[in-house]
Amino acid sequence: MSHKPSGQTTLVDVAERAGVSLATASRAMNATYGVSPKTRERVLAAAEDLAYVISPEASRLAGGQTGRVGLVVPHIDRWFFGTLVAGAETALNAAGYDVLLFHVGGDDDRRDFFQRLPARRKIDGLVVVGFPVLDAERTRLELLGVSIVSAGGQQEAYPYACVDDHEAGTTAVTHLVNLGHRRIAMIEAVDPDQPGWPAALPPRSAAYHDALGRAGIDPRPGYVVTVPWGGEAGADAMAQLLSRPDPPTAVYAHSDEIAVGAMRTARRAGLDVPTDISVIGIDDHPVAALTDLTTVAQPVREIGEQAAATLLTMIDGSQTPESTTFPTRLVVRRSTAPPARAERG
Amino acid sequence: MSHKPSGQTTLVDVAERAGVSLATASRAMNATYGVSPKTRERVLAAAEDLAYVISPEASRLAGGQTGRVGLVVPHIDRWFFGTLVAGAETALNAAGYDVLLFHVGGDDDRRDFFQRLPARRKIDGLVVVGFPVLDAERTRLELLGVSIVSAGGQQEAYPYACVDDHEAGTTAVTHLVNLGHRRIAMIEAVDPDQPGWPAALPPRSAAYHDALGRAGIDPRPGYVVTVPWGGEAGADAMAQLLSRPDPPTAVYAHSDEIAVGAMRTARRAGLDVPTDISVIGIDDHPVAALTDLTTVAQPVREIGEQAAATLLTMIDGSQTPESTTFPTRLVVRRSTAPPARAERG
DNA sequence: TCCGCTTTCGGAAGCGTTTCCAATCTCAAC
DNA sequence: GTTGAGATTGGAAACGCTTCCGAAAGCGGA
Repeated sequence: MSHKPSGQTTLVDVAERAGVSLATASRAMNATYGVSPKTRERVLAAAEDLAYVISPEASRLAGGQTGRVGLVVPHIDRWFFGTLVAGAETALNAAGYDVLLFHVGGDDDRRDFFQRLPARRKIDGLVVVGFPVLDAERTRLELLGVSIVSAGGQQEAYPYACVDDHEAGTTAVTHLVNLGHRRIAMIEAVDPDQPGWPAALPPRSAAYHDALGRAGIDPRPGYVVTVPWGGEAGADAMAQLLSRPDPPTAVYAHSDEIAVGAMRTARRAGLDVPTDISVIGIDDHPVAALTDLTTVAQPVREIGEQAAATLLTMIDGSQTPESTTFPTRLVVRRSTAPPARAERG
Repeated sequence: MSHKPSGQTTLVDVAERAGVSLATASRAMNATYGVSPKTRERVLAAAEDLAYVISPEASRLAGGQTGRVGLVVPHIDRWFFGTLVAGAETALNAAGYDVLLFHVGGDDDRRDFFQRLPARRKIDGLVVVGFPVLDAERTRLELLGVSIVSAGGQQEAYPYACVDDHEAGTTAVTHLVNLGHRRIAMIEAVDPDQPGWPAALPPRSAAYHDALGRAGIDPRPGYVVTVPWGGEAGADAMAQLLSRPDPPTAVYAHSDEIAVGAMRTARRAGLDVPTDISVIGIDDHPVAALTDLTTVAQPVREIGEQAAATLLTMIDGSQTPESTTFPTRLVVRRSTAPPARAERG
């Protein structure tokens, strides 16, 4: 017995009005096959007249799929994630899927998400946005029993869409090297909320060491400072770097936010960017353009779209999913320049 | 007949294992009432053993509510919206609701959203994030038949959570006036994607005129420039302002992004901020801290949380919903200062 | 005109819950 | 030892849809 009668018009009403059976009405609304065009039209018209809206719950109960895809995101309030989500949402929406958002900001949220698995039985697929999944978490995710893709981070465990972080880092550092810098420091970011990062971000760090090595530049102790993600931390890191007896002439930051923070510190210290010190970031965050920051751009929105597209092919099982790696692009602005003469060599 | 048998364990299995009827099992899983504690425990244990997960579809079909709340957001990739969403998501999640994300970036998306109403029958409530709803759209929204709240924008049509934009603007402009400025310009933002803005943002603009009037400062022609939302536009606007014969000594921007763009233009033009020209924004976007921008902060995250909380009270119908207006706060940094002597008066 | 094949359609089962209602049980008070 | 009120339980209908299966209808060819 219905207890909260929806009062909505149901498919039965539509069928009745169209003078057909419930079964036929259903077929007419969905498949194009098994119903005569004439009948189909009649049903559609009836549905239109009655402003009929299918009940997803009932449809799904009977049918199987949920028509929903989950997006797990840490820090939806950050540009990178928001943009990725926007891209994914667009693609998913176009394919008729609804998007269920799971925000796993802090450590607790995250643990809770993987432990409780609130997404269970609610989605047909999952996009893990921008963070590496630990092995233990992966095991839990299997319980969802749905396809999974990773967006914005290489992740061998799942098909992915992302950029090559090592390449991006190499581009950045090499730009500095080509400009003539030899005293190049790195501000390395870790996300304290992401247990996986420390082990997973290295590409951006490895690129630094590799590029310097290739250029025949010996690593200087103290030239790598590790900070939690964020602009303020970048500012602090720069302060540390500048207080050295041999301050760098160029700084490679793992992200634009960090780089902008670093520039603030440099300026407050009376240094001119890029005359006295060059700074380069990664991402091409909108703030980079506004602060004339040279950076390595990655097509975040497209990554999101591609991740969604990949997931869709997995869901309908038509093709074997393929991971995609997008190219990055050096965007030279006004935060990098050759080192001052005195500093060279 | 089931065609895609889920293979999942159902409540029937649980009931069987616990040695009770389906009805009792259901009661045990939900209400605390109508089942003996002993039985209840047995059922819970059985569920645990079988790793049972309720089927939301079935539950909702039979029960009524969907357990989902929709979030309609333009520009999820922008800090303001992302942060608001993060706040709302947190509150909703805590209350056991899932979040369905609807991204209505462009004009097309928006029209589509209100026309097709993809949220129909999928949610128990809706949060409209950060944009005014047109009358025609409001009519459509009624078809959803669910509670609606507005977050981040006063909107008499629905209960809301936001700040008083007029007050925020007043705070900003008054700060400039108190510093001694008389040649104060405004960069006014409109969102080309939001048909409602032009008519709805005025509080931030009205505040400018009111505050100047109160200070006995006559409006100068050309001191108000209107641009589409965004940093680059802010930069252009500033260029326009600086090319005047009587350039302003202070600029009030509708948002921090615009303000940052404006500062870039000023600096490129060889002006020092704040010595030569003061700039103030609104929002306290993270970039403001990184660029030493003075601004008027609004508690975006809390607004999101409050909006969600309000919606929840509407959904359970326990209380009459109350709108909330949050206070704003002047954050003085290094982009504002008294005008240079020569410019005064 | 009749046959057999294809297409279109209707009946009905089943998806996994919730809740109504009535049956059963418990237990204290008579 | 009864009786009745209240607590606990089970049976069964209903939620709105999809799809299986077989019946009816339409069609060309012999």
